[in-house]
Amino acid sequence: MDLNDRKRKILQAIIDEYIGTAEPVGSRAISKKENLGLSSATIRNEMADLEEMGYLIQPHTSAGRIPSDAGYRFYVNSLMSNYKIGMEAVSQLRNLLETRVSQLEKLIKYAAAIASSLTDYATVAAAPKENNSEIRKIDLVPVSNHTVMLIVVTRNVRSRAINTDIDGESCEKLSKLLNARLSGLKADDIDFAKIQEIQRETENKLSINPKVLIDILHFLYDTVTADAETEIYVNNAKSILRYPEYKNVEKAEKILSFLEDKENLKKLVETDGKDGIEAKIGKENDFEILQDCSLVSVNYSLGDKASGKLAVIGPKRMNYAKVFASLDLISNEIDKILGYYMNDG
Amino acid sequence: MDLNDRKRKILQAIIDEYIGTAEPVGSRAISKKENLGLSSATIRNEMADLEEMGYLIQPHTSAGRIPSDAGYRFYVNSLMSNYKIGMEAVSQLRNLLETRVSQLEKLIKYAAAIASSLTDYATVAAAPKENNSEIRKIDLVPVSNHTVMLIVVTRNVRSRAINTDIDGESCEKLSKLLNARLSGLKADDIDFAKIQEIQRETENKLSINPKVLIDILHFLYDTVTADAETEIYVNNAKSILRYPEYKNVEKAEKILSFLEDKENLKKLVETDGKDGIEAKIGKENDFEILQDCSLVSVNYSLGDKASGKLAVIGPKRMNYAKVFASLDLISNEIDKILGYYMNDG
DNA sequence: TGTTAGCACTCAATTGGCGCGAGTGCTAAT
DNA sequence: ATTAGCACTCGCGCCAATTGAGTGCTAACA
Repeated sequence: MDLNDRKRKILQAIIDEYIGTAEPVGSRAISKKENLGLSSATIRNEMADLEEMGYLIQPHTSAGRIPSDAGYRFYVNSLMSNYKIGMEAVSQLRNLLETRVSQLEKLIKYAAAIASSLTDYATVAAAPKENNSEIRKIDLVPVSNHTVMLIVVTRNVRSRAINTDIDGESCEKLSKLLNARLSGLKADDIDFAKIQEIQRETENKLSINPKVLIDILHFLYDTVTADAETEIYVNNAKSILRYPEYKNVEKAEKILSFLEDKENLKKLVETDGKDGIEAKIGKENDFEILQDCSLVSVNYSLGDKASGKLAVIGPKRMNYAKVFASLDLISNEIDKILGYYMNDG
Repeated sequence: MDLNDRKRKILQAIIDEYIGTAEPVGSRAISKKENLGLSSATIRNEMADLEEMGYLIQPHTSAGRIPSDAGYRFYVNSLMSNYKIGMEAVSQLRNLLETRVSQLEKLIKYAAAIASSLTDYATVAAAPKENNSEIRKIDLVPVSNHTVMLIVVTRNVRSRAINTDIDGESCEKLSKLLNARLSGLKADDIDFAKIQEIQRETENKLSINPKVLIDILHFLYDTVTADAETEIYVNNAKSILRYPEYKNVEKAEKILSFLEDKENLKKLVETDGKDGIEAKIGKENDFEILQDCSLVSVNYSLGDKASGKLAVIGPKRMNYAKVFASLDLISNEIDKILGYYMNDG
């Protein structure tokens, strides 16, 4: 499967050209590039070879060639050149991310936005998923006549308004009791039996309407044990429409539908173990609808504490070099920041 | 500007037909509708009149007619029939909204999703904007070595991670002091002088590293006074692609760009005073890009406490009756729920 | 033996002519 | 006041002819 140097150069030239123009590339166009002084006839022979080897495809007899999935794969693995991101962009990015770190979810949201503006492709990102982190504090704060706010602090803050009647004093007592029982535990340590135990204990010690108590404990259980609802951020989906391969409106609509459906996207950004940047080209994608696209993604994670994924979706003829460079830069920045935040000492 | 009964019926029939088919409507098509037993020739005369009066437009000589903006406006004001939403849909909606009320922002998010699924047009919604509500509680909870979580409870919960070194005990003391000074106040009552006052006081009473203290107070000030970042929810933007008027991909891309740009959308859903459902048809829209669309919106609000807007965006030939009915239903449900929640007694 | 000029061939895309049909406005009859 | 009838308009789809980009193959060349 290895190619001699000339074939590699020709394949690279073809793919570079095709990435730029989206038009099938002819032998004449390549022979004009002076860096390899070969006639179009020679190129034609080589192209025929490359086609036979599976790296190129000829849409029809009198057209030029376009890369096959295998061609792109070879390009990504061994041909593409390095892309240098401008220093101004780099420092802009650093500033932007550093001023936005006050909430981790926001960090990823901005990182995804930056990835999409650097590359001008669509991006999908999942906020870091907390795995079973420790409960630091539980609080109940009345906010209006019939409403009390339940607040659970782990590494994040989750809150939930509960529509029920309870007076301020009872709130305070109940919070204290809940903190005594639950803070320091991890979500996995809490099961329904534990909640019922607390319920019985509370009924003895405090005089709270049992119905109200059950309500609150029920919500508490939900809030603590619920998998953090994975927030998904999509940027620049519309960029899909810019590529000639999606002038076909129905195809475009299908992809846009896909990019609006959080359920699919969750699967898409489910983190597998892999580290580093990974590309899925065309048919390599698990989702049929993406089989004319490429998806380049990077996992960011910190041990078993939090993890997530940031993915760029574009046409197969995307500017891989630029996308790889951008994701590399961004994921390094994220890891730096997460590293500092997540450090429990 | 008033039309006789026959003209009204004809105009209504034309617009109804056009809304369904998106094709220019000819006289023959109308004359076939049995409810007015008129020949196509008669219809033709009436159509010529309606065109002269500005309600209809003839794209070219040998085509039928399509409604003008004025035609749609007349239709919306006085012609369109009532639309009945099925009972199952209504009760589904009620269930969905009622189980989702735990956070107000979520309520609107779901309401917008429902509006979009009922009508199958794009929707834009802004979460209710709190106006200057009372601070109920402030808390500082350490969550990792270098990080403390600042939590401010008003009618909502705002939280923010602060990357600074402070021990648990100091946290607790500082929280107590902050609550003593600030809870019960409204955001507008807090200015920078007040914060500085607290800073001086704290420096005397507590032994906290001044740099850390300044950091925390600074973030607190930001968090309390910052306008709640208006969350904007967009649903079903892709539906734009379904309408023949947007088969032109560039036009579609422009609209989708618009619907991805939060800044524009904020302006779009800025609440003006008006109550009830409002339609902006074609050129009536302030944004040039929407001049081939209609936007039907409803404000929900509760006195001066919170307000927001939910808007449906579709082609000018949208099913106004259905959209009006859906928004009416949804806004009633929202008002009911908000009314209960916001009740301070 | 590898390279290249030349040529015949293929096929998508463009162009222009033609006819169809939906729809109109006008006129004259009812 | 309504309508049947007719001439006219004009967008659209169809078809054939033309164009041109690109190929594969062959024979000549270094």
